[in-house]
Amino acid sequence: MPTVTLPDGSRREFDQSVSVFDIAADIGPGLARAALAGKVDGVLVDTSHVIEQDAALAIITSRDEDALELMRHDAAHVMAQAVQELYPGTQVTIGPAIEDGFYYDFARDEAFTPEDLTAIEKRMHEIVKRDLKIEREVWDRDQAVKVFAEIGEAYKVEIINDVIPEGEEVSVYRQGDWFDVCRGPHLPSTGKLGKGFKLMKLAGAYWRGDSNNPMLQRIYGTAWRDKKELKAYLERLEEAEKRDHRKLGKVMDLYHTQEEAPGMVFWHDSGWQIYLVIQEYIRGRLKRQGYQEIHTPHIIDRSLWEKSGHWEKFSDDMFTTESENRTYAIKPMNCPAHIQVFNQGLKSYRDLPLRLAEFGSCTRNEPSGTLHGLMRVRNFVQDDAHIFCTENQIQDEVSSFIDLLYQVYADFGFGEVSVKFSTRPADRVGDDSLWDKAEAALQAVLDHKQLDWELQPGEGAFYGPKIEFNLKDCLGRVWQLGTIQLDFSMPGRLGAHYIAEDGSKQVPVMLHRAILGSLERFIGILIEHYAGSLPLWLAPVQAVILNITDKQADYARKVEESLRNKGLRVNSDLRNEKIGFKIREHTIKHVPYLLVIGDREVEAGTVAVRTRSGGELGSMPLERLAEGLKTESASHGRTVLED
RNA sequence: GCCGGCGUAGCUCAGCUGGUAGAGCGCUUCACUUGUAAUGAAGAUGUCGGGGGUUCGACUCCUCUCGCCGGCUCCA
Repeated sequence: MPTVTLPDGSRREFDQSVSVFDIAADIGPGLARAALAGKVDGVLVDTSHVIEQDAALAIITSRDEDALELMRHDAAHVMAQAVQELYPGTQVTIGPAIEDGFYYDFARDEAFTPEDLTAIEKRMHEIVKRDLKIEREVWDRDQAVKVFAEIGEAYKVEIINDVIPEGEEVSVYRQGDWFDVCRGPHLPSTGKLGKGFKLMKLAGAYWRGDSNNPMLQRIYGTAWRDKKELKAYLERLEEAEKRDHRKLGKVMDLYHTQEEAPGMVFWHDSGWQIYLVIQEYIRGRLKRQGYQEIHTPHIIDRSLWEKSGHWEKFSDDMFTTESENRTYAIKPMNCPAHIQVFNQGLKSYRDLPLRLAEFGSCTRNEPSGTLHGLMRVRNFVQDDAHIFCTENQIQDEVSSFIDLLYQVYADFGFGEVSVKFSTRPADRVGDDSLWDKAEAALQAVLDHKQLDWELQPGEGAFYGPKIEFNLKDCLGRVWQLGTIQLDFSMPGRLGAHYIAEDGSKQVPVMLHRAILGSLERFIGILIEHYAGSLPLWLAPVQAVILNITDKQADYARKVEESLRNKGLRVNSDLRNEKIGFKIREHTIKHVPYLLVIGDREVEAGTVAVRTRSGGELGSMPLERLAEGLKTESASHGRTVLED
């Protein structure tokens, strides 16, 4: 005799167990038609799910957020069915719902072609039209293994045997002739999926995410509640693509790459300006925090990397060079070099914490398939630093680093940062007791700071646990920016020590830390975040002076010189072109301010100011403009000239 | 590195089943001297990513290779 409580608080009593669908029908035929699933005491279930005891129930319709995940998962099933109908002999593996859509991994000798995607999508629409009833069945485990083995679905057999925990029931969902092992829940029928889906791309993916396993063919799709939502999503994607730093890098003439130097950047004047501004900014920040700035060699004998442990772990990814029977590695990271600087001269506990910073050039032979614009390159510069300290100083140092990091991010206009805490990996150096201590210390700071963080077990560096600070790009990809890593091992391995208060010789603790990560990647993220319209203080060209006719050329040159002398990055465009043409050109390049000079401005000793977003600020005297720009720049864009 | 796709002028791209290349923008020259997102005319664009092969003949077909793009794995 279950009593069911609905979201509005009303109760319904039934004299026997009832399905979610029955309850929906009891409420009204419209709801019965719209019902996609139920939520019983907070758990999503099929509409066929039978309620036997008192429960809270919400009927899920397409209006609910929860519906999307169901639909996406169903889209994956419908796709798998379509694929198996069209390409017999193809094995299905797994196909989950993901952000914005779904995918399914297939095992098939022949490669799918882009044309196949069209055919599959067409068949999916047919299956939706067939409106096949989706039914849940619970199978005996051995029976399930037997059936799937018989029809040649080796991957499904592996899933039943290895992935579904003993004791959990093996549920199979059937739609028409097609069935799949799946935990569910699912929609009541394929017709409920509607038309708001589209297959997006083909990709390779390793079985169970392990590169030792065979590679499967993954088909990605996107799925939404209706066609309108789908269209909106596709438009969003298009907009995001316009922000791509590789495109904007070209338009704004920031850098280029070429075949002869894969994964390396040729910075042009404009791009390098951004680079230098960022570097100067960080330099100033670190100075105020008591860091020393050093600079270490790019090429160091292999023996040092053997001692540090990097050679053993990363030699495949290191560039080397030979000379006079010695092998050198092109520096893939800075820490061993920084320890060499620390090791010069005998250190006292009074010297700690010692903070050594370097704009450290790193060169790593990243696998060819991983290179990506400025985001993943083979040669990059880290805003790197290593803090040598005592165990007692760890918390203070980590804590003030995190404060600094958030201040810096705020200056760059980044508010949303996700924090990840990564603990000991399987492949590591150092005793577990050290790891216990290191992990506890970092976690203590995180908790103390009351940061919202996510645990990544086993994702730490080989020498210590780390906190990572990540940002999402315009296409939803997550990139790592800052990091702080606690290292109890490397200083000892490389012979670092100091004399403690009691006269004993002690090994310092080392903190590896970076705020921006790689300057290259950071600039890529900045470009995408601002869609090219960098804040004034970062803009490579802050203003362009445009004359209307040749008559104003002399005055324009004077204005340019005067603004330059005030430390502003300005150019002039004195070409014999229409003013509209010049404005268009520099607007496309995202120059923050366009200064137009005609006869009126020459006469009044002013410039007419226009912003890249089309705002007309009218004419103003040079002095006032210069002052306004300086204020805007110094405030990191928090106050702008327009205000 | 692995799977799939792509590589044609400085850029964005077209080029059917093999007959040695085309558009727009940009560039050069000339005219125009212009008031807030494209003035007009004329001209030149090129080892069709690179090597090898098939063919009377290859941008087109085959093969190797390099790079780029989308994923996967990796990321000190």
